[in-house]
Amino acid sequence: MAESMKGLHRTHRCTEVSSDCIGQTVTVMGWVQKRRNLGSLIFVDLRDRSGILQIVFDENDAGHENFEKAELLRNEFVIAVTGEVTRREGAINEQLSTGELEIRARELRILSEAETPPFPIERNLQTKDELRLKYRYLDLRRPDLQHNLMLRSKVATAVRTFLTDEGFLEIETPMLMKSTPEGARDYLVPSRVHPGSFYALPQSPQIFKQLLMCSGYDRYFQIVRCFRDEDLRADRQPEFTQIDMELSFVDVEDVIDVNERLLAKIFGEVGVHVPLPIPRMTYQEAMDRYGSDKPDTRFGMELTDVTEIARNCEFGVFRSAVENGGTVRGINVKGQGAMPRKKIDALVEKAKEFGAKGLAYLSIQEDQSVKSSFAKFLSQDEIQSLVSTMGGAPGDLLLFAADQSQIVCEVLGHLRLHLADALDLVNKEDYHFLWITEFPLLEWSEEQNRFVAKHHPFTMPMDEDLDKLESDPGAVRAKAYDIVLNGTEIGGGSVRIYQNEIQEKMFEVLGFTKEQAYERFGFLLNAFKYGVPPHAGLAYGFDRLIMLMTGEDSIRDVIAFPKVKDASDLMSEAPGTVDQKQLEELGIQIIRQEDNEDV
RNA sequence: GGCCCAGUGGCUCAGUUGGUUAGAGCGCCGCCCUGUCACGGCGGAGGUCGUGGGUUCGAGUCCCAUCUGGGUCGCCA
Repeated sequence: MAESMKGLHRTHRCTEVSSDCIGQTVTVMGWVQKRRNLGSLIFVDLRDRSGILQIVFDENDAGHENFEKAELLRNEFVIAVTGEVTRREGAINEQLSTGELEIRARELRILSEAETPPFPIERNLQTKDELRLKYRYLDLRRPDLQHNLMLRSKVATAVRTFLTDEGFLEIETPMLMKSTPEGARDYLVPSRVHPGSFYALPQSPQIFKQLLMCSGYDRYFQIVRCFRDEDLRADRQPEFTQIDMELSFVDVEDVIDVNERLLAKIFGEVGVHVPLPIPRMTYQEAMDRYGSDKPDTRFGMELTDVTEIARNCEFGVFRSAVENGGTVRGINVKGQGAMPRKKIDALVEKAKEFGAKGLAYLSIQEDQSVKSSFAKFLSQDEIQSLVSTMGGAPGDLLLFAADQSQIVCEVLGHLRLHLADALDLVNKEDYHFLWITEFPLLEWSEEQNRFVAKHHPFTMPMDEDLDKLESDPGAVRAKAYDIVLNGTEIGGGSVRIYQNEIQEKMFEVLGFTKEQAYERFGFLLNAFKYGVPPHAGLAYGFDRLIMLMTGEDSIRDVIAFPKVKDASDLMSEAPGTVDQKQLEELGIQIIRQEDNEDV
């Protein structure tokens, strides 16, 4: 029997009750975390989003009727309690911020009874994700998730405050827009009024924020939902949130400056000091040294180029890789020279998963001798120079990959991360920020047999490389930058093209005719004809940012209602089928795969 | 789409080379208990071992298929 809260008013959240309140009568409301019934004394841990507060029911204070009601209490009942704040008579509980206090209940109302939940509502839950997500509304009661979402809110507020103080305006952009099938797959929304036509949900507000610059809004930001119809990962959801911004009359330095101060401010919210300026590295350097465009610089094990030593050696794998225009690079796994053969074989398998044809190893024994899969093909001098180039010392394990440069870098980059994880080389307390600059403007797509934009088609080439846009497009670097934290890309952006001639040239390189370009982006190109300021911007993956700030391994733990691997929602069971009538209104006919197979 | 991991009472798990009636802790239910906070004591309920097929005298255990969830590669301008 649910009771009314009529006449009662919550005066405090649980942990807002402090020793200053001793002697006061307060009213608290929340969920029963735990009851301990000692017979004629009942303790209840009351929980709300602020934390836990102990209530004590004694028939002498509460009276017969309230005490009998207290005997009925079970986990997750929602109750209201009025009583006096007192210092505890028994031992204090060091683990609670309210551990020296309790409320001696005078009145109890059971606002809602509750069934026993399918899993315990507690911190550090071990329950399977499947169950947690089906009962997400219960999962969200847990202190871990409540902390994450409260921090998320706090950071969003800090972002708004900071950017507003810096002269940014928060402006909303449409959720229903035109599909621009460059890049990720769009989520499509059928139009009822225009049968056969579709809106797309935004992958980002890119074009709209550039238009806002054309319209003179100068500095824009938005904490905005974006959608991409691609497969999920631990750090990827089909709908996710960006902190999106765009600035006029700026170049790379201006964007970096305001964002470094923004990062320092928001990480201050979790007690992380961000030393400014944040280090920078070019894309090329990052690939060469770490085999990644988002290097984790919390540990070493950098890639070393040994192509020159490998060039003339008798080891066929090395030599032919070099002869075919590839490279040989290695990483030095410090202190792992004694790694058993079985584990090394497992690393070779890992390398193959990452795309290598194989992995050569050389371990340096304490007596300076070497054990190696390939040393027998090398002269003593070659071994020596290989070891010294790699900075090898007795007890080290050297791993080498030989192939086309890009494959070698990616394989060793992945292997480096795998080893850091396996050998526990990373200090979890560290926060290493890094700007990656001078990204390639384009990359060749084998699938489409054309260049595609690495960032997006509105990215400005570097001034130095402008003349190569037609002659050697693959070599053009862009005024594009990513901000990387501990090996995760948390944001990225670029200076935009604002000259129609360059933009048209860019579309040409991407293989669009002028007509196609205008069909897709005509409103942007037309806008540029009426006076466009130089502009640049950046967007953060807000979920990833909060994931890193809370130390979670998945963005699901910082999103209230996330989706699972196949992009469905286990709680609401979205997506679902719809009535035939709805489909008819939209002019949509479902053609099932199985009906089609024989055709 | 490929590969890897997991699925046994409400939760987390154990379950030997295939062999009696599938166990434990927590939770849940009942009774007792005035200072507990991992409360304590006594008693109790609760399982078609994800699903379907196969091998076998016999399957939680072996084989095949499939479902669900997770990780990862492809993909993610």
